[in-house]
Amino acid sequence: MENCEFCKIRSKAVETLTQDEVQLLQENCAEVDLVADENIIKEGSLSSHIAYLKEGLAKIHKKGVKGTDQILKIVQPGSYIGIQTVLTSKVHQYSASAVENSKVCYIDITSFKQLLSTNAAFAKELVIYLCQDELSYFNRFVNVHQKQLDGRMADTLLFFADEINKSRIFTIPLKRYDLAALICSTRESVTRALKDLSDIGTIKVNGNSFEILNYELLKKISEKG
DNA sequence: GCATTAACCACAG
DNA sequence: CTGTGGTTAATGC
Repeated sequence: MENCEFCKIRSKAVETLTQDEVQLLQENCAEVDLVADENIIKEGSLSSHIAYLKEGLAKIHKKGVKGTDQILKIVQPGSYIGIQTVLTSKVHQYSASAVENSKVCYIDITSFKQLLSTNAAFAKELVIYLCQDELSYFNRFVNVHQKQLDGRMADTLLFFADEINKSRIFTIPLKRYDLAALICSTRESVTRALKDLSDIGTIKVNGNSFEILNYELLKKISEKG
């Protein structure tokens, strides 16, 4: 199982590695099974490793001023977690936790740095990865700040339907208060937004199970904010 | 002023 | 933990 060479979900960056380099990676990484709610990395703790999400789903979150966490994003398999601090800080600047049972590979930071400095193609792929990541934050920033609640709720429903589950019937493994932390709102408002959306017939809600009944309308609400 | 939006609070299941 | 109702502050006609 801990075989980088035959890993089914190798990143584009790892694809660029030579046989020897893959060997180096393999010797310095460990695969770990996590159950829902377990920490992957913790804000403020030593960043001796970076994580690569292999299976499952995770949330990236950061302490806010009021003590409550803000969820920055939900990440899928194939995501690197904690690379932002590789070259600078020795301490993680944010936390990540599994929101469902997941598999994570922890890669020793020293070997990772070594690969970065010896293999330009590897470094380039990571720059591309980080740029895409940043662009997604730009989008989210604008969306979260300019859209009203129902629009933001519609956004995340579409995200889970289209990008995570690729189905109009899906579940969201987050509590209401987590959804609130994700769309910058409160749990009460999340409840009401979901109620609004189901009252007008766009979605059907049953606990954490959702079904999109009127995709076009939901899309419109998401776009108009 | 009046309406809308969403947070905050309290309480119940 | 979640849903609901009342209250309240901010913002926009």
